[in-house]
Amino acid sequence: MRIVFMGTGDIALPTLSWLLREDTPGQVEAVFTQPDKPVGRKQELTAPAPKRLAEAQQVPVLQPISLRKSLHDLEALEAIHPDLIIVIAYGQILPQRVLDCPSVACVNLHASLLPKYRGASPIQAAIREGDLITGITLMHVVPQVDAGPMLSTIEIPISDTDTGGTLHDKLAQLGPALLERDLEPLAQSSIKAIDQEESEATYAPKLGRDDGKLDLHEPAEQLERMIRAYDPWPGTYLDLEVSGKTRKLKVFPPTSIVADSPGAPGELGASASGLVLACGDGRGLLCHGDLQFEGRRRLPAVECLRGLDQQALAIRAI
RNA sequence: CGCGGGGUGGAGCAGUCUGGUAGCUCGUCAGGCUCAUAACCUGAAGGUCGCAGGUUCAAAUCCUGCCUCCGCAA
Repeated sequence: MRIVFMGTGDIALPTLSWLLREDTPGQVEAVFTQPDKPVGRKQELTAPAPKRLAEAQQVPVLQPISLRKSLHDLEALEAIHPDLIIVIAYGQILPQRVLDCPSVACVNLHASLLPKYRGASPIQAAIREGDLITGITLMHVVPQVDAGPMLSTIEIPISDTDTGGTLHDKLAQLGPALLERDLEPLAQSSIKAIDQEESEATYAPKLGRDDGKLDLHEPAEQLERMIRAYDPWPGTYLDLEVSGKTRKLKVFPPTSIVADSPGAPGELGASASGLVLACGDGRGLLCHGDLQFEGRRRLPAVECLRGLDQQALAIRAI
């Protein structure tokens, strides 16, 4: 079976790695991934992780800017004559011509239990909403994002210490497990696809830094989950008013909910073990993980607070 | 030339604008108090103020160049 793999994000790595093994059904004929992009303060051109993995195994890599617009790349894909296209965190919406290309199917692995959390941030959404379980879903690709008929799923529990990062890694490992179980049946078209219940669909759009701003009018529980969900991306922060200036303070997990609130929502206090935020429900959120002021180094909360109490103490979140 | 903030005893910071004996919160060490302690009290050690030039009677502080850490943007 001739397989074309399309993926850009790190979450695709374990699955690609599995597909590249000798003892798995099918042969990866090509890897499609997004073009190299400038990254970091120095804007160094960086290759997506799947590209490096594929190149290491002499698998052809194609990096079209857009499959919707580039006829040349479409033809290159069709020339491969794939039986199966497997898409994970590719980052492009595929045109119908790509979906029609393989003889068996064009399928996508998505990091949620569809139809919940369609879109680019399903992992963060599941933690943020307080779900107890999540998983990955294998489904057909259709023109609407993440809306295709579902083929199979694997579920896992979300623990109360999971962060976006830890859950991401766990879900990434499920890719190989699911394919191990379902790739053969899929190739033989012996899996019956189930349509998604449209009325239950929710969306988890791509997150940016601004989405990580903590609103202390929200209840402590909500904030605790958001801080876990958004670590390491996009991170969470407070805008603080320190000595009349606005400074951004990044907050890293873990945090825990405490009964004593340092004051009205938005006010801050220091305790022996960290920074306490007064939340909207009258409770406090103790930040005992790391804190980081903009322009400063990331530090354990207790150390970060040391330099703070000598500044004028009118500190509150805005 | 993308924008911006830092580098001050072991840690985190103030002091820099308005040059003039280096300060705070901790940590460390010694002693005291205590049934006891991460609590409290007393004392001590520990700093070429990122590097290199320049200005000045005098530079952490002003000027120039460099190294380096970080926030935003991508």
